[in-house]
Amino acid sequence: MDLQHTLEHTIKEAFLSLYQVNLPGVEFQATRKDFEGDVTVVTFPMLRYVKMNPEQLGQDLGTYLVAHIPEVADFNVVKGFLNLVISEGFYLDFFKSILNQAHFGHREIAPGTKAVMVEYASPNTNKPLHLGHIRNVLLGYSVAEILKASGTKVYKTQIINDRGIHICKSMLAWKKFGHGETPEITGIKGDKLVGNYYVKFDQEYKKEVASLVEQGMLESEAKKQAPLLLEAQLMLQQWENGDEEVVQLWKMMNSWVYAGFEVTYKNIGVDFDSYYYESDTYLLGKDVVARGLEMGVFYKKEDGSVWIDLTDEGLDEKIVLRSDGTAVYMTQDIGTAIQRVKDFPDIGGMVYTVGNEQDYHFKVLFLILKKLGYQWAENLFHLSYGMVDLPSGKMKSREGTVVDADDLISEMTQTAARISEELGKLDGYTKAEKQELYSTIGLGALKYYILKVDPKKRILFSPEESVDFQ
RNA sequence: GGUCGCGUAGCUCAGCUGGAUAGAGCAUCUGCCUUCUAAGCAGACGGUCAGAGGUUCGAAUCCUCUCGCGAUCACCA
Repeated sequence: MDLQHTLEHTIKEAFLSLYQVNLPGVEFQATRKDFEGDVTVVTFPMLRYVKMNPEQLGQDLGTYLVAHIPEVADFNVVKGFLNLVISEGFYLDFFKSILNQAHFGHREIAPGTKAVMVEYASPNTNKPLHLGHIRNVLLGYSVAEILKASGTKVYKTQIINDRGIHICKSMLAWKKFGHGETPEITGIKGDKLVGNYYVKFDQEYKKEVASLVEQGMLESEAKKQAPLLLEAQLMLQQWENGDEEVVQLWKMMNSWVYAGFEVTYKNIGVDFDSYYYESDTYLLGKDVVARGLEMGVFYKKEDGSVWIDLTDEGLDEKIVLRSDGTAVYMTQDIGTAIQRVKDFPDIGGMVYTVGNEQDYHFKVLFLILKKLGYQWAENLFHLSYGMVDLPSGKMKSREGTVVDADDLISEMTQTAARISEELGKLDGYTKAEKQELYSTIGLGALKYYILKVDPKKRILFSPEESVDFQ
């Protein structure tokens, strides 16, 4: 029994014997530094049960506690606050017991407890990681490590968005304008190289739209009719049909990107236990929708599309299957969640680290999974975080207005090096030792800068002011 | 327009399930260097907790409304 329970128990006992009153609960708080004592009992709420002034009540209780609990050495009363002085012996024993624990600060995983899967990163394979991803990754990884330290088994995972029209855009641009460039030939990091072609696509596409508009087409129409876009859409169809050439190109360019991502993750200092690829999961979930239809969780409209009605929960109706029978984002996420529990049967809950623009999506997803009757659906958490914006507005990869993750990390290291050099504090160290310290300091500053902010709040990152090294 | 989130010192942010005088860092100001770099040390200044009501013995914290900022309301992901 710890001290707080002993105190609570004894205070209730005191109420019975002194005033013949049954006290439902006791409120404790740490004593403020400017007052003498260690633990404070707030007596204000007790005045409801005994009609007396708070000072007198404090005196009565303090006297009783000192007489009955050896760890309580002394007390004083300030208004409705009873400050208790705890004996030094108690703290000595307390710290000894902590030091005696085999895994200080890292609890053993209790047998039979459920695991938690934590998802973070979730990048697209058409562009390099940026500052927004850094926030995502740091939040998700931190939560995973905190869960681990608290004695929970954790699976760190990510879902990689490796298919779709945006992927085809960079593929098409490489095919048309790339002249066979590879990371090996150019010396450019794979994810950067692919990202360059994503930008290239957008530039060429905009040119096409402009020229169509010049020829008299409406802008909205030109955006749909630009040859590059039509070609990208065709490529997506070919990919879905398993066209060998397209699939080959897709595999090659994605492998460049993965190699690049690995370097970035390693530099940030995060890792994963498993990977999920959207190309594997994007068709999942349809069978679950069929089952949900039978269960009456979903309903079908005349056109064949399948919906869920969440108006009772204060939400809207949401589509879970298109009228042509194909999956939407929601279908896929339902299927992926279920698949994960199949892959790791000890999962008892999941944490999704995803930006707050998807708050509604996850609210709906979790509700659907609950309605489908999955036990683990009770323990789903959307670790939602605010966007990282620049003074100029949102970061946009297509327009090149992003703070690149690799660039930022190396800048941080350089700044750490510059400051340390100026101070001359590392004069006795070897070059390798210095380099390691610089990256530790630089990365530490970056991590603190990001993690100190409430995840819910958006961060305005101003490159000029940059990260505070203080 | 509906829904969700945010609004605390000049700036960047803490403030846990309501508790005592709202806290840090940076910036500013005042003292400290003939020897381990002053990007240091010691101190000071700085707040209508967006605004107005309400609940409570007690509100930055809970409730309602208003204002400002952001997100979201697709057979996109």
